Amino acid sequence: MLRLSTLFLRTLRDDPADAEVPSHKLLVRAGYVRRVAPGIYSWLPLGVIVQENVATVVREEMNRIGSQEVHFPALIPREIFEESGRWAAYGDTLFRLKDRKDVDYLLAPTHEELFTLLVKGEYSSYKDYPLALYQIQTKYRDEARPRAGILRGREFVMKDSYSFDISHEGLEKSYRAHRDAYERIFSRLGFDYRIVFAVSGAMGGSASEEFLAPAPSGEDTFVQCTNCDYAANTEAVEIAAPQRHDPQDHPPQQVLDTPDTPTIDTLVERMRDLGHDTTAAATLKNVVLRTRAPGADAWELLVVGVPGDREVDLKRLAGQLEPVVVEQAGPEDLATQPGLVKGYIGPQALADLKVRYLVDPLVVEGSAWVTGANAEGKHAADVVRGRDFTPDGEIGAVEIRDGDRCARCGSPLEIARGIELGHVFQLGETYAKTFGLTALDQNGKPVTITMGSYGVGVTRAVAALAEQTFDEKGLCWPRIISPADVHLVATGKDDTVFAAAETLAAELEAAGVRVLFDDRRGVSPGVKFKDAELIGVPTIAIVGKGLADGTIEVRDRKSDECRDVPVADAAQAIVTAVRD
RNA sequence: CGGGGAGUGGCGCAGUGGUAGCGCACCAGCUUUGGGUGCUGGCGGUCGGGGGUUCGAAUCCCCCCUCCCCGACCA
Repeated sequence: MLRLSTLFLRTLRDDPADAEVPSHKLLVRAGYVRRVAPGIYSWLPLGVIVQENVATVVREEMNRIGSQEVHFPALIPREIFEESGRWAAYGDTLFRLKDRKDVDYLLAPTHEELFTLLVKGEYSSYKDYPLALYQIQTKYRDEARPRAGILRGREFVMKDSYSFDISHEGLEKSYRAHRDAYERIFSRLGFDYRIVFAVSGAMGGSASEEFLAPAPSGEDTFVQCTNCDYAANTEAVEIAAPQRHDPQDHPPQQVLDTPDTPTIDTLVERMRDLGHDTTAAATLKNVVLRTRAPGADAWELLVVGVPGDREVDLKRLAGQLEPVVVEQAGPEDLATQPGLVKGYIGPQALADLKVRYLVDPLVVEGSAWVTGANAEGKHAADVVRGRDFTPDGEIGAVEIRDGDRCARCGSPLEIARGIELGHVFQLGETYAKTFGLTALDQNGKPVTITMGSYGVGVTRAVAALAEQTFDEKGLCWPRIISPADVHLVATGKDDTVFAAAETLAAELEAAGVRVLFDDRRGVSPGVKFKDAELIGVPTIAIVGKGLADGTIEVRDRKSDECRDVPVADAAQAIVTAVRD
């Protein structure tokens, strides 16, 4: 039983000045956490309990799919990250330190290396697999800008797990098992969440999905269909392309004099003057970028074609091209290819110039465009894909807009913000290859192990749940992670009130109900009620005024519904409420 | 790294040159006991740091540091 008379807790009336998002304000005000340094927090007793409750659910579901708990150090010698290349690759985000002998160490931001090495040291036969391991551990990332309190810290607790399989089919199965486990975890924790497609990124895996909790304070932007269950983050999203046409179904292309029209706006205006009813959406904008493959030292030009009313989303491109680096081309890059006339670039000439050309899927086969004619002051109309030019490929390049159409069902998409709760990810052989994690197969031949990587932010889940459940009065926890089942308030100066409350508390505890008992003497009722609401335990029971009539009040924190229950029935009524 | 804002008791804030104050919290007493009760008296601060101007600096000048927000970044 937690007693407020002795609990290490001090609630605050005012929001902390440095807090912006609701979870941060409330977790501080209600005495769950205190800030120590940017992105670094201390957890007070109530916070520890809530965090532990989240961890318990995560453990149960990991164990249920046969994953086994291990624990790695956070302090790791440089060599291990040197071997994976991440001592250099991680950059400033890695916390680095030295021991007394001047040897380099790091505080682990994640543990792929250690999981891989551990398994390598123990297992060597195909008979040992499949295997799944996990840990719940503190991670360290020197974020450029920690923000939003607990939501993005430099020190945070994460459950990370890895699956090890000898075949891709095995990996698929392991991935599925983790995905299912994550669905159970987030459902049980009481989240409203979405599973969104993500890009697989640098690790070269084939599947990657994120679990996002929609919240205005979320820092991830994602796209969801207003009709079907399609959702993707903005880097991975696909949108419906327009109908294809027969490329021959258009008048022949014609070159037009369009002096001083290097931008889409000036071009549209000029076309109007020429008597054409051209909109920006009917023009084809060709943006010059440059790419560099990993290990290469030279940049290569890449031109991307998008409708003129759209911007190119570099982040989205980068996500798809990774590990190839992409950025805006500068004047010096353009200078290497005199055939590209700035402001008047058209795809008609790119093949001859041997410049790689990709189009957004919105530029469908058979579509006709007004675009550059590759000469100063010249544009061309009725330039048709499949007739007048053929791109080297398609890539989702345009900035997604609210109202774009779902690729699956054609309904409008909407853009929303979310908090990334978890990530499931087919890592593949990357780390197994780096560290030589293999197993002998039935024929005695070594096969490389294929891995999956799965993460849940435990401390972040606490804050995210606060974000999704708080109200104007304070926190409002789902029962499963609440620091207690019932917040029992004794109010009044009469000893009989406190005696009755003590009895009730003991009965509840005997019935297995977790009780937070406000047994403070000399604290006014208003203060106790406000504290109870701020702390956010789902059921509040009040022993006070009603005791004279032989009743105890039982109140639901969320709905505010309340009823008076005879003292004799109170324990049973609360047990029932709590077991709902 | 770019832009904006801010550093004054534990927390939230006021204080434009005269030697630091209010609210919350905390301690003592009285009061009050169903919505942060009221009154009285207390504890607690080298005003982010350094230098300068001045008889005198939280306040003016210079340099530095830190924090918050937006953006960039975030396997």
